[in-house]
Amino acid sequence: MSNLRLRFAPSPTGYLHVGGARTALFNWLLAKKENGTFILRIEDTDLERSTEESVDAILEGMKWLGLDWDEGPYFQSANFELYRKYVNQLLDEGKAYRCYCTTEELERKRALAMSEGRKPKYDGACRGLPPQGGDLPYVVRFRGEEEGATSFDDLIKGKITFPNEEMDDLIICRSDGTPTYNFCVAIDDAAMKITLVIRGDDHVNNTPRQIQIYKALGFPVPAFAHVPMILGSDKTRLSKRHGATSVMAYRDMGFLPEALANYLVRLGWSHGDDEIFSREEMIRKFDLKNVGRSPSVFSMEKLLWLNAHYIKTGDAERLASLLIPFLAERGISPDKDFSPPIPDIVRTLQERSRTLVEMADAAIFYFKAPEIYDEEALSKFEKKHLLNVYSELIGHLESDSLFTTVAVDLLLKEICSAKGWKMPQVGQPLRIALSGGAHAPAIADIITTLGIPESLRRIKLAKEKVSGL
RNA sequence: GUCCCCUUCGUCUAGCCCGGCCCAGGACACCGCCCUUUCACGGCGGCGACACCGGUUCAAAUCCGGUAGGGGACGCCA
Repeated sequence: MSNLRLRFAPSPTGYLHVGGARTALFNWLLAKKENGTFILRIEDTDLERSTEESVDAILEGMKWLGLDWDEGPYFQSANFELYRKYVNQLLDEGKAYRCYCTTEELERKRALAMSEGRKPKYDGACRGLPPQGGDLPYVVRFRGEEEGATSFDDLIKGKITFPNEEMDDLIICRSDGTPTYNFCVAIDDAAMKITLVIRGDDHVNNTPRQIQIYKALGFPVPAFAHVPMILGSDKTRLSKRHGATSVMAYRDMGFLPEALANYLVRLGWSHGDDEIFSREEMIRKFDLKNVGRSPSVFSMEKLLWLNAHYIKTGDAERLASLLIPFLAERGISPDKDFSPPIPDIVRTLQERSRTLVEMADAAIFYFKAPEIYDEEALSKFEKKHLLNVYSELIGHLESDSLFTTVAVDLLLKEICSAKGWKMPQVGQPLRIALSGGAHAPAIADIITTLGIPESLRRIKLAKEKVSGL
């Protein structure tokens, strides 16, 4: 185990979204690569908005993506005493002070400052005040430095410097006694001996404040790496407006976890011209050096392409088990209904499905013989020709033994040359009889997957229906 | 408004640190052709970008300055 200690610290106020998932992935990847420790910490200091369902949803999302953690999950809500202790320490040392300003007052001042074109920062009204007696409600503010600058070397963005005068005295403890985010992260990251903080871009502005807190408390300052955010197609922060943002929603849309992970790792990071990364390659090749500095737009199209790739190259048995819930959604239960082996079905559909949803839709005909036929497809042939083709095939299927796709293909070719038909003249009518439509896997695949008896039954059925037209 | 960050094809990006190999490479999408028993897969080809303006230099996507545009932060949220 190396000394590298990383953490992913989501707040449980919703599901795991793709942005968070990518941050988690980057942390996880680096931990694996450097043989470090990956810690999961739930930032639930906001008791109002944190929920248990969100915690479960986040854990579920991480597990689905295969991001396991070495320590945790830790909950900040379990550390309130520790934070309290440090608040008091800072108070005693004069590095923090009580502020008696009311929310309304503060809001008024902020609005005024904004309207006058000034920076809406706290004016330090209570900075010099001695502690007030009685039970006047108060918050505790960190006494920030007024002069100089605070800077750090971001591993992704390079050196970033903030003038100290830009930062106001932030609240570290609310009037109800609970600590706030910026204070807790610093304490926890220090307590957990985090050596590198990889997090979203939106935290850049918090970093100098946190650094000041580390220093005030005498803690070593970790290294930072801020990952640019993920945008929607209109280049604004990705949100539900742009479509699904929840990791689990992607599972439900039929995406494979390896596809999402592969997509996410390439969003903002690259390794030359490589596009496809196995888990191992990702771990081996990932590095912060090649993480870009600019935000990136989420592209469903590319995700779809990757998913298609993983479906195409995936193990049929595994895909079959993943497909079952999607079949169930379509009212198909392979145990009860007529069903060819699912892996066989999957094999015929792997090259033509981008998602498990598409695959499930395309698989329906295997379980249910068509009740209606695609009229447009059918109308391309004369009724007489259709009946001829069906009769011809029924004859052969009843007498020949055909166990392989090669044998079926051969039969079709023989029929063509014997009757003087072109391949499409035989293939299409047959496809319609077997699947109901014009879009389906190869005829030979359908017949061998369906089995001769079922194929025969469907062709006879089609012949009956067509002759009744 | 103030501060911080960002800017290569429509999108993800390579190249930028260490100027010439870049009249900029790959991928997704799109278009065309080929393959073909449908739909797909696949193969081949095409379209398409260094935000802008100056400077340095024999030479700039690469270095410097400025402008414009975009994003983020500015909360008793995280």
